[in-house]
Amino acid sequence: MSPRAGLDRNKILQMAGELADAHGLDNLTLAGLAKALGIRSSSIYNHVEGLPELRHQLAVHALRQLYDRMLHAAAGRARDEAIHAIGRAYVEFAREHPGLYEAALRAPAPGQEELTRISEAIVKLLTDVLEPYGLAGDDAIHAVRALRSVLHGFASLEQKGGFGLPLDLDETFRRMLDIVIAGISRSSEHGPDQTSDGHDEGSHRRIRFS
Amino acid sequence: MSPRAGLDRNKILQMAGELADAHGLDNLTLAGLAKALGIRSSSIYNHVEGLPELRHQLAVHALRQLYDRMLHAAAGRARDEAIHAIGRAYVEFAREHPGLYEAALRAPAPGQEELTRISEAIVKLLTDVLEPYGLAGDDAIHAVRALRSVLHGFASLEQKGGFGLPLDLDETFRRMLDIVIAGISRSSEHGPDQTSDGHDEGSHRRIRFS
DNA sequence: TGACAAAAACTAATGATGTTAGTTATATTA
DNA sequence: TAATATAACTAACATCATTAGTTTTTGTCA
Repeated sequence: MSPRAGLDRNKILQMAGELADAHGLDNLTLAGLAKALGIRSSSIYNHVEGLPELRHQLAVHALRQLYDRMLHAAAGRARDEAIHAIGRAYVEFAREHPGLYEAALRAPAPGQEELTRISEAIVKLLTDVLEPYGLAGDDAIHAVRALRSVLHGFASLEQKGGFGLPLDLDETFRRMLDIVIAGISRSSEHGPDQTSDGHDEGSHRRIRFS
Repeated sequence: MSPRAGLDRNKILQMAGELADAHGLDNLTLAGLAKALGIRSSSIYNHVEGLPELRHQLAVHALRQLYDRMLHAAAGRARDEAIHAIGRAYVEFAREHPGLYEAALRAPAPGQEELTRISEAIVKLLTDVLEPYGLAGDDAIHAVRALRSVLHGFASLEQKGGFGLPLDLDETFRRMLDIVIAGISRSSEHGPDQTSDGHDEGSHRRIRFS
């Protein structure tokens, strides 16, 4: 029946992602994955080191997709519009791929550079989008953290069924983003402008891992 | 050595919580728990139905503690001060008890009334604290959702080590709360006052599971 | 005080899973 | 076509959750 299934790491991650989305990341097992792929579970070790490694690879796979979606959403937009588009992309990804989102946001083991790198790219994207608001130094970092907290908090609670009432969740999300945007604008208006000087294109654009 | 260890459900949950805090909820096993308690793992079934039930009980245990902390923090305070106190209590609990917090926030299986009840109590607490801001109907629900998103998003990201920079996290958290408070105040000032009428003590105080 | 009943611990066994070691079969390529 | 790399396999083991049945302890009541 299957003396060579023709699998590779990508097909395995693909199927693993589908299973995680369908049944939850916690229910993703090598045994179940192997069955879905039509092979024996020990054969998976030809492509992936083991279950922890599979979950790590899945996290990278997922975070990359999430970043891509945010990046595309931000293309050609600026300011409030860009933030809303990124936010929409974020929650849509979490809704469509609950298992992948869960994998992406699980605590990364120390020394997983790949995940760190993508995380930093996401932070840089948010930092760039916030730049027109004229935030300086620490203010920018605080703002990016706030944005990330709101995105993850909402997506995570929604995924867990934490919001019980039928009231429109998209409306909640839009308002929440508007609140954060208003707060950011306010703080950039009369806060002390500590560090930035208008045309330092090089240094103030360095990646910040908020 | 131990023909009667003198255990009960509470002592078991206590130890389970300590293990979860120390090694992560995912690494909490019946085998490890039994070893820590000095009994055989099958003996745990005299007190708890099995691993899923243990995790559920732990979630209830944890959410109850979290609620208590929030409640005590809110006592004797109002408005901004109350919100900051509740927020502080929330993140402190997540920091001190990462395993318990994780357990409390895991997706509840359908039909787990106990968890739902405590969740509703938390929502009611937040609703009450937001009441002085004069939010009406849907506005109040959106506001509570925003607050919960911020609390959980921040606590969760911090727990996962999602914030890389050394910049003071407490400062970030304070600012974030101020932003949300400002947004809530703003929306209550000129938003359409749809439903509430000043002295309907009964109906507008009913529990809302936001 | 002493027997009985409830329950808390135990032993033993089973099935699922992750993992490793060693084997076979297939595809690629020299 | 022969040789090599590799993708799959079988077999085996450790760990874990779980169930069934047994022993032991504790508390209660005659």
